[in-house]
Amino acid sequence: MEFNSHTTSCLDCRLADLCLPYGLQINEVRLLDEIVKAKRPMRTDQFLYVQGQECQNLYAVKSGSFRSFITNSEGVEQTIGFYLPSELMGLGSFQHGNFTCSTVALETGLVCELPLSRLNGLCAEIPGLQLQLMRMLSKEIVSDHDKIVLLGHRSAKQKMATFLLMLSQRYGALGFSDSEFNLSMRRQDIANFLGLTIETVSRQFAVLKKNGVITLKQRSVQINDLNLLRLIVEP
Amino acid sequence: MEFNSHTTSCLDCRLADLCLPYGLQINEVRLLDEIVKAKRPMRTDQFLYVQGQECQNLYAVKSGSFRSFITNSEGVEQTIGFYLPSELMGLGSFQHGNFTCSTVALETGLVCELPLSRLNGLCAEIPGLQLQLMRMLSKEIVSDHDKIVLLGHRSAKQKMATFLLMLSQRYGALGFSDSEFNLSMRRQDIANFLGLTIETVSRQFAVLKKNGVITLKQRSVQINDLNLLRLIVEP
DNA sequence: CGTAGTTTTGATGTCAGTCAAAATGTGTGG
DNA sequence: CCACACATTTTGACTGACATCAAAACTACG
Repeated sequence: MEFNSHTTSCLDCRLADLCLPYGLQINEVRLLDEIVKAKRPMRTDQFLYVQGQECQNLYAVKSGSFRSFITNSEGVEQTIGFYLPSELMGLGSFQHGNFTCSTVALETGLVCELPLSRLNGLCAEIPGLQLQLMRMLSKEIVSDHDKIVLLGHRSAKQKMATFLLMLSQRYGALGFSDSEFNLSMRRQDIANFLGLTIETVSRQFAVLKKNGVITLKQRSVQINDLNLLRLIVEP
Repeated sequence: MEFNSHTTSCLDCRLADLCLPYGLQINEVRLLDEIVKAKRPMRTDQFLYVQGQECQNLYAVKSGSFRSFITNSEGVEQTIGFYLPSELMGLGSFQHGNFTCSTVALETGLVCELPLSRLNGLCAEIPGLQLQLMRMLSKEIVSDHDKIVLLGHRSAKQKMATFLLMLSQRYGALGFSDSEFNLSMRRQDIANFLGLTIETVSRQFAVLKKNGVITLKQRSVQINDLNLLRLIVEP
């Protein structure tokens, strides 16, 4: 999941076309790269930011994966989503300037820090950047809508199938295999995200294995029949 | 729910501070108002836009209320949310230029049409407008996250209480009563939104009535004890 | 007043949650 | 490298909340 070394810039990042630089001219990308403060290294279970904290940066995933969750007043967590390379984190904090969820690393990885103070100014200078940032906010909205559909009215089996298909599609878009990947999150995280219990997640995985739809060993999944998985979601 | 006549501009719209004009100077609001194409009147069950359609405008609710939903390949609908005055609709369509959901009027009302072609140009000219548009996109993201929490792992009773509290809070923010309002959506819409059946919605309403938490007659709700409602959500 | 649509109420069934325990995996220090 | 402790995952038996099916009550509108 490591794309570039610690020192590479937006100019030669292979994720550029999926990230903020998309559609910009080279000199514009250079300006953007100048404000990217650091490629911060993250280790497993390390917090990138905590709900309520003042938000001074947006974050882009360079490598690794992350989990975002909301904690209610009783301390109960609800996982909001998982972030993969090229995706922006913290987009819900524009509204009031504070993070509305917490985000934690699921494995070692790198994030690009984008200081909001400088990003806003740059957007005014580069219309293409403003447009692309809006596209990425819009993408987050569409993705959240998909999650609402996912949680709305589906059986445990359908939720599990949809979850695997969502990951498959996103890994595919990144240029990885869409049929073979590692689950960087624990069963507990999957269950919490889908509104299920770990027992149900485990049982549904067992059924999918038994039917030959997937091969699963620990955290490595192989999807043997993508169409069968799609058929579970929409029969 | 009717705030202004058909002809009023952003300059004297009482929703201005909750909508795009927030934070702008008077001459900037004037520029924004010039690009607002029309205050389109809508009647009950009329579609504002349909999923898949090319998106050429954003829409702001001036009066009335709306329901957005996603239709899957089998024609099954999932309601994504309800929109009240001052809220922007169609924000998920920036990404690819097409509407990602359909939106229909729940009652007669008015919407302000914002042509994307001219809005983008104006954002480049007015940094405050760009910022406010981003804030509103961010607000939609936060609101969607709340919906994910709502659907994630809650009982029917908790979902119903949360639903009422969400409406209460939004009506309150608009300057209306937060304890007495009309449900512009049918039971069917509430059920579909919450991932429940109409029977369960009806039964849960009955329980809340019996406990004296709410008074309900047709579509008019009165919340007798807001704290009790909050206690149902977080005991 | 009658018909169609919506909402409420009742009886029954089922899927996923809960509780409990076994199995497997992970890490640490001797 | 093994032994032990601890965390995570899997499996099993039972329970309960919500869905489903069915019908009655209410509402709206011509």
